[in-house]
Amino acid sequence: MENEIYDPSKFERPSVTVDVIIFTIKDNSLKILLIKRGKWPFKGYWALPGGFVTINEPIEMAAKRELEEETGVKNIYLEQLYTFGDPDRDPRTRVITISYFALINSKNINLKASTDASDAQWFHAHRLPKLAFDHKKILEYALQRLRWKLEYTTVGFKFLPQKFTLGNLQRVYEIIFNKTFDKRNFRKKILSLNIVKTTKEIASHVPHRPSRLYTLRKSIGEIIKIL
Amino acid sequence: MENEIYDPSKFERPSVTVDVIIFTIKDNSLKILLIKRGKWPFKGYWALPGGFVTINEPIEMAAKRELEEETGVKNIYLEQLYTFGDPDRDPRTRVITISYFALINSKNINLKASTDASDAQWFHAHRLPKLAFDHKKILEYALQRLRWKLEYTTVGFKFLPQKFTLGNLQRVYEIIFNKTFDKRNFRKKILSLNIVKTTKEIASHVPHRPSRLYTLRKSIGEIIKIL
DNA sequence: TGAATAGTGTCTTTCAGACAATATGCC
DNA sequence: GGCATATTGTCTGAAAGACACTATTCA
Repeated sequence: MENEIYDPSKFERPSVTVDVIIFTIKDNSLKILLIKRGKWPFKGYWALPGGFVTINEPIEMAAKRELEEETGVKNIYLEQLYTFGDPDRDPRTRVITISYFALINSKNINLKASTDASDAQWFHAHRLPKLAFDHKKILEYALQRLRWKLEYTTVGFKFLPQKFTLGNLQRVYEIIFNKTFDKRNFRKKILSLNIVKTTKEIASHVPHRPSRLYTLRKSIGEIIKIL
Repeated sequence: MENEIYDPSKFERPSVTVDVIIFTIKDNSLKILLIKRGKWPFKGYWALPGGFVTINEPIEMAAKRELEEETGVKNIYLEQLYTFGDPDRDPRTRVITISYFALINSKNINLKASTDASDAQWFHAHRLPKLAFDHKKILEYALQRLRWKLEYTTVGFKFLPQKFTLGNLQRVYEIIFNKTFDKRNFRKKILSLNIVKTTKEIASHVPHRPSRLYTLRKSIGEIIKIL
């Protein structure tokens, strides 16, 4: 590139797509949104939502577009994951895909807004059907990254509403790490990190003692050891 | 992508390149290899080594190719960093670039093997000239990642020869974090992590008391808190 | 009053960090 | 013997982890 006169027609170009791994927590488990393919290749298989990056569109905007089409929601946490580009990952042509992952509070989702329910479905993150393309590999990478991010940043709070209880938060961590934490130690740690602010509100209409509500204080990007 | 009949000619495709940030440690500082551009755009500016991903080539292979062309060395540690694709980052056409970073022991480098020395030069990582394209942004991202990787993995050992002293290792960390560590605490930590193996060899022909040599025990990818 | 979760404190162990004196090979 | 780096241990403070009982709301 550096030492040649540039002539775009000289090079056959790959296609570029984005694929989005949309995580949420629902029914006490980590869920991933998949779309059933209606066409060749991998017709009938489940796949990550994705699509082409158009010629004048920032990559992240393409990912956002897919995300909004499938969930009906804007302003979702979105982060670039990794770029996969094995020459034979798509039987149609050379396709390089830039993967993103998104975290969303399931209360906010409005699936029907855009997609026929039979085509889009939430799957338990650890009980997935056969996936199209190399999407299994992409998902495994995303799961690794998700665990790391929960351990070292506050992105895990994206699974929660703006006001949440420490019990809610602990459940998020327990689901994703698939183990239990001691309630006293968990609270001690979260409170000592100074990442949450107590509100004056108390949850109500729960069939047990209600809990105080908290909000997140820290900014989301920051690296801060949580666990 | 999922719901349309595929017709490659329907979409105007971006060009896809790789750019490689090659780090080494030389003369007690962290260095980055840059190439002087001889053509428009950014003629005369310094830029990261990079080039097009050809149509049947795995992305990482393109990065390896650039790396070997510039350093004359194979089997260098190489890791995908991030994909940059702002529509106007290259004035010629839409170019999406997948960046990689490489760590290499400076003893292994053979710059002259491939490139005219006036075109390729090592720069102090914190005293860079004006860079072409968005390469400054890419480099800043790479520096962040490098620091993180040294803190949480054993990639830092890639700056060292296979057999090294604990003093060598400490110097790598001191250069990249730009601070000094207590020698006793540093050794205590490295040895307690069980990531190095002592050899029976002793460095020799140094103008002071020679040190025992160590080799790395752990695999490189693994996440393990070092500092 | 029973069900279900909220809320709270202490002890022990482990790890991080501060700190300085002696040893050795080479010239 | 002088130079330059190697090698080694203790103490202190902070944080992690184990552990169990009482409180509160609602049905």
